[in-house]
Amino acid sequence: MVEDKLKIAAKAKFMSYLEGKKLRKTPERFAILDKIYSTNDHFDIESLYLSLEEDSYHVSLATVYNTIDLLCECGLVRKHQFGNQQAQYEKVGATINHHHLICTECGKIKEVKDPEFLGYMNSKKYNAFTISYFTLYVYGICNNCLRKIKRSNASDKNKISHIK
Amino acid sequence: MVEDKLKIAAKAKFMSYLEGKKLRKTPERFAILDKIYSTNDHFDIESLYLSLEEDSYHVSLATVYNTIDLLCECGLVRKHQFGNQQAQYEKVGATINHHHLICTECGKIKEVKDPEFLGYMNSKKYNAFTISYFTLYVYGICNNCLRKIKRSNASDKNKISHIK
DNA sequence: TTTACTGCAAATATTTTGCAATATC
DNA sequence: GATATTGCAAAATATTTGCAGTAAA
Repeated sequence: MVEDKLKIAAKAKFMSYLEGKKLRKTPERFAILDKIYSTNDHFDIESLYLSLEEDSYHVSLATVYNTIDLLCECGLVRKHQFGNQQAQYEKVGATINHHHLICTECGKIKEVKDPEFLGYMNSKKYNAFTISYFTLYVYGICNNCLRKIKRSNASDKNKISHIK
Repeated sequence: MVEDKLKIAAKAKFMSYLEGKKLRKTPERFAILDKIYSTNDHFDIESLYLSLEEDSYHVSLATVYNTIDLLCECGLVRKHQFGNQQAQYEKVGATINHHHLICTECGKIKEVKDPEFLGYMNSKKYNAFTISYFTLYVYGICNNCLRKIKRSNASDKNKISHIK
């Protein structure tokens, strides 16, 4: 399975990162990495914590925060803050070349693959700055919400024309 | 002055937004808008609040939060969450076509104008989604930090070769 | 006059920190 | 055995909420 290969590669990368920094390879750290690389969705700390609890694997919240930081630092996990309070995370893997469509009405986030964009960005250079990665957030209104808005506008108009 | 024109236009837009939504035109709301459109930098709620206090203009934090929300909704202010806890904001104005270079070492944020990018993005369409705007965050390492890292790597090497 | 808005303080939510116990190296 | 890491609880931080008083329409 492609999934498994990715996970194995991630573990290897994490391992050599920890070794390089002379940090310890605790079971908690690898359990968290494993969990993250077993799902495809965005997640927040709370839901990651709960999903580990569901597997009867207990780690403290502090450890989840600590481990996520390490994973972000070594490039295995990406942090997002889409506008709400809690940070969202996602594994860095096959879907590296995608951006996020964020509906400003309902807050839903949709991922969109766009390999062309990656090519476009790779040609870019910035003064006095070495790029490691980038994230594009596209804000707008999803069709679902657009329909709702149109409907409510229409009924507003009816109301007004009635009053007049 | 270009600056003043932008501010006047912003006030007019806010006014008609408030009227359209049947919200009240309170002095607090316009004082906050005025303050925001008098500066060019990113800011957070706390610093906006303090900068109003410095002018001996007191508004409660709750009102600042409330007003910023309105300004975001009507497209006069943009909210960013660059990875730290508190949200950053910026006025939407002349510099609409820029992105943000974020140094993952020191956290400093640099704005970069890139009109070409705007053109590229305007040609983009996404399924079942109506774009209102987008933000590109470019993460990497600024030259300042790069130099520091290189220096410390070099001294690490020296240390090791000494020990050996 | 009506009721939306403000200010304040308390509540909530998220993340960070201190410290004793534990487990890795 | 030395010390980095964990878990827990408390602290810190950022934002939201409830409510009584005030002011815009």
